[in-house]
Parts: sequence; structure tokens; C-alpha cells
Amino acid sequence: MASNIIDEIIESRLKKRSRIFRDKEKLHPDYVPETLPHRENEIRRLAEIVVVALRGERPSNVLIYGLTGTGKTAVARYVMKNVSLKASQYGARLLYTYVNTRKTDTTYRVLASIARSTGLRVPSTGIAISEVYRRYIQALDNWGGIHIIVLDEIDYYVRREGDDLLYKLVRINEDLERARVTIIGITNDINFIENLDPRVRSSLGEEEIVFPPYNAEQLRDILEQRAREAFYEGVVSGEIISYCAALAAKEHGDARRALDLLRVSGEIAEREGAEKITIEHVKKASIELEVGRIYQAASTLPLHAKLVLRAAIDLVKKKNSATTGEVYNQYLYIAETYGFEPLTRRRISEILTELDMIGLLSATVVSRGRYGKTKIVRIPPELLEVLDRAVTI
DNA sequence: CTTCCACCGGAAGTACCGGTAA
DNA sequence: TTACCGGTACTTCCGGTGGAAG
Repeated sequence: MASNIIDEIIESRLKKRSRIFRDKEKLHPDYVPETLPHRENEIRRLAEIVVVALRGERPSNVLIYGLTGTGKTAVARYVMKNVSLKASQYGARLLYTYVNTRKTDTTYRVLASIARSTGLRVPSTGIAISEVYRRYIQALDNWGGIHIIVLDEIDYYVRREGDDLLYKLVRINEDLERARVTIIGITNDINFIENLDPRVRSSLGEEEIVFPPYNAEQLRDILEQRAREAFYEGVVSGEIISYCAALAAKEHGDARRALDLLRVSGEIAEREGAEKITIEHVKKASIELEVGRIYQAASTLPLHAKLVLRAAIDLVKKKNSATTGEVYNQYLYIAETYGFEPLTRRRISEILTELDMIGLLSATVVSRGRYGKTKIVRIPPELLEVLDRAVTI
């Protein structure tokens, strides 16, 4: 019985080759395309800093910042890839290492992966960090070239592990005789720089590059380029691309979001057996992504916020809307049945405002004259079912 | 015009963390 | 280790309020 279902899915999804995607990878956020539209200035700035390595000089350290999906990682990888390709042509000794410090998340692992890129064999455990460091220095000096290290998402790393490693890396050249090291740091969080050790900050920020968000027009160009590679001809029209770009531009010009939208639209079209992507598919994709976000937000809420949301859901399901007082009473009832010490009315009122700001419900202050002033709580019908599933106590 | 409902939301204070200096 | 700080989550207290009803 069940295997019939599986067979059927295999039949329809695997055996039939996709008529939508030529190469879905091209929409993946980690994919670095041949050209990066609208990042010419940033590429030029970074390349100008880095190319001195081809003359055997140590490039300045660089700090790159900008919001998510503004192409920081792509530009850094793009420039480094192309510059290191030129290295042999110019007879320069240049080594480039990229480390995502969110994925490679401990000091040891980061240092180990830097050291490994010089060809050293570093065990995944068993030796001290200082020993890895010593061997790395030695290997580097024997080789005697320039090592450019790109540390991505350093804000996450520093928040977890502190800035000791950065401090060491930034001053590593003092320990080196012949070789030289350059650090390129990438961060989403501008404030993060403030609480860095001032010495790290000044030497890491020898050069700084800020990435502005993309506007709708720029997003369109990016999507267009990727769509050409990712989809078969005739699957996406210009209209679809403009629509995706416009939707994503409303959300701070995040190219990653725009690409996600396009990819999910394609997946939906494929699932439906369509030959091309329609506006309807994009709308569905947008909802699908939104639902994921809502579910994520709701299910990770703190306890009392969840109880309040639960109370609101229960009431809205049967009456369409509820006042602060009604939510509070329902909340008291729920808290009691589950044995939680309830919070005060004042606080619950505040939690409702917070839930409104996250966008999980709407709480509008209204005056009903003789019947008092209160917040009216509503939940959009399309969210109700998702929230119902997400909020379990 | 006044009353008065059912709350709103500011202010000040407490309790409790996680981090940091000493 | 301890003392101290700043932030957050919450309580207590309370003056404030838009508009239907009288």
C-alpha cells in the first residue's frame, strides 16, 4: 500500500526529467556566478586592495559589511578566485582560504581549516590550539608566500568565541619571517565592530567596504541572469522576474530572498506539472516562504507569549476577534489548566503589542465609547491554521 | 456637556541573568 | 572567588483617554 505511494512519487518525480529546472544549483545562495551585476564598484575596490599580492606585497586587511543578501560573500569569493587564478601567471606565491565561521564554529576548527589549506595535516582533535598555530606559522614561513584568509560571518563567531583568534591572526605577521597574512572579514552586523578590541578593530579595518542593499531594478537583473542558467528556455518570463524582484525589494533588497522565491516558484510549478512559471506560482511560493517564517517565529516564542497567542487563536477561531480583557481571561484559564503562574494584565497587554510587531496577529487600539478603550485582536485567516499547528503547549 | 467604561501605556521599582573587572 | 554593571522580564501604581450613553 505505502510502497505504491512511494513508487508513484518516484515515477512522477524522478523518472520524468524536469521540464522546469536545467540546473537548480544556480539558484542556490552559495553559488558564485560568472558575473555579479551591480557589484562592479565593490569588486573594483576589493580587487584594487588585493591585487598588490601579485607583486608580492601584503594587501591590507579588509572589513566588509552590509545586510544579508547584498552579495558580500559572492564578491569576496569572486575576487579571490580570479586573483588567485592570475597568481601563477605573475609568478606570485598566493594562497587563498575561505572559512565560514558560522559553519566552522569553534576556534580550533577555524584555525585547523586555515592550517590545512597550506597542505598541513591537522587532526580533527588531539593537539592543542597553540600547537596548530605553531605548525601553521612554520609551514607558512617555509613556503614564504602571501596567505589571504576570508573569514565570513565573523560577528557570529566573535559573539560565541570572543575575539582572541582575530587578535592573534591580525598580529600574526609579527611571528612570520618570510610569509605574510591578510585577513578579509565579512559581517552582517555593523554594531559588532563597536565592541571589538580596539586593536583588532583598527588593524582589521585597514580598509572597509560597505555593501548597500539592492533595489528592485538591480534585483531584476540578478534574477534574470540566474534564471537563464537555472531554468529551461521559456519557463520564466520577464514579467515573472520583475514580479519576484518587486516582492523581494519590499523586504530590504535581499538577493537571497529573491532567489529563494524564484526557486520555490519553480518547485511549485514542477510539482503541479506545469510547463512554465506563472504569477500564481510565485504567489504560492511567497505564501509558502512566509508560512515557514511564521511557523518558525511562532514555535520559538517564549512560554507566556505562546500562552497568550494560544488564547488569542482560540478566541479568534470562534469569534473572529477579541479584546485584551477576553484574551487575558482565556490566558488565565489556559495558564491554570497547565499549572503555570500567570502574569499580570499589564504585561499581557504588552505581549499582545509585541506579537503584533512580529506580525503574528494584529492588535489595534480602539475606543468603543461607553464600552471602554481596548485592543482588538485579530488574526488573518491564512495565518490561523499555521499558527494553530505552530503553537503547542 | 458630563460620565464612565475598559482598558492604555508611562514611570519606577524589583528580581534575575550573563558578562566583566578586580 | 566576589562585587558590580547593564540588560531584560516582569510587577505595582496610576494618570490618561475616545466616544457611546445619559
